[in-house]
Amino acid sequence: MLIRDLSRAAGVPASTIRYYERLGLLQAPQRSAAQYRLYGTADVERLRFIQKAKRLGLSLTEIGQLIALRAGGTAPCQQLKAMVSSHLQQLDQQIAELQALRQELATYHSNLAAQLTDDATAPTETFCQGTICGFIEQVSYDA
Amino acid sequence: MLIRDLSRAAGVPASTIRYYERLGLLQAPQRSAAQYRLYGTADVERLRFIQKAKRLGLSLTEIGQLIALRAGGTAPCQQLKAMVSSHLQQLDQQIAELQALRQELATYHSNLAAQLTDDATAPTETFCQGTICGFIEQVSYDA
DNA sequence: CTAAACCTTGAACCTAACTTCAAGGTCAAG
DNA sequence: CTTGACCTTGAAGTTAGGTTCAAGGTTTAG
Repeated sequence: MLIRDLSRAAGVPASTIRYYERLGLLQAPQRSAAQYRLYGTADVERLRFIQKAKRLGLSLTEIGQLIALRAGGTAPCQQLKAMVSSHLQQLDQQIAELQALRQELATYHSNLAAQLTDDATAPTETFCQGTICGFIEQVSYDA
Repeated sequence: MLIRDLSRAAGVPASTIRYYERLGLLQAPQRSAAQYRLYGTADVERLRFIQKAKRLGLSLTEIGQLIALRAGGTAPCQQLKAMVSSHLQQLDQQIAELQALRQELATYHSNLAAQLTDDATAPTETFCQGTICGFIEQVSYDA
């Protein structure tokens, strides 16, 4: 299988396949007489593995660690559990932050919409009082 | 005011101040005889404006657009409203995606936790059946 | 037999918002 | 009068996950 076939089979660009090989996520494949990379079905599996692990939010570095563990003869599931647990925490924090921002932004937008008409020719100057924009200058600075 | 004073007054590193100047977010300041940048209180205001706009989730590029509008004599509030509106939409989508992933990851983690004990010496091999890790290889590929 | 469509490599480029570095000038304290 | 803390510039490095490019070799269809 040439790199384009692997690319099609796994839905990953050839450039990305070569990139993964450089990162050590894929083994260096066999070569044809003309130095073309030759792949087998195990490589399709490996690429799919990487795609799935990415879907779980794992970084390429983390995926590399799992692969390395397995290559060293250890089942990487305990490690995986720790990674997933850590990602869950990060996700919770990130969601909380985004929701807080969303809430703030929504209030802010209502405020803006109530004071500004959609008419582009309206005298917004009356409302936008500030050095650059009073609506921004009202924003609190901390947090 | 020297750059370090502005830096302290606004809580922004001197390197970032020079960076903002290059981006056009801050006007080129006056210079001392030795070419040191000299700032006034308006620059403190401007930097605080930038910090506040960043708090609203605006990019430096967007902030630059607002500043440019004001410099051109137009109140940038309508533009701001559009930016905030667009960011709200993006935020909603991002939150929805993260929540879906969180849900999936939580289920996945329960599954993992139920089958793996915390005992590092446990025979995880029994459970982790797969080329690299059966738990990952079960993950669905699409979406 | 030639032109298109591949393949190879290493290096450079991309985003965003900075930070760091190198090499040099300035200024205040002791 | 020197040491150390600052200032200047332009360029390069950072992160992550790739993509694009240049220059060259190969393979295949017509």
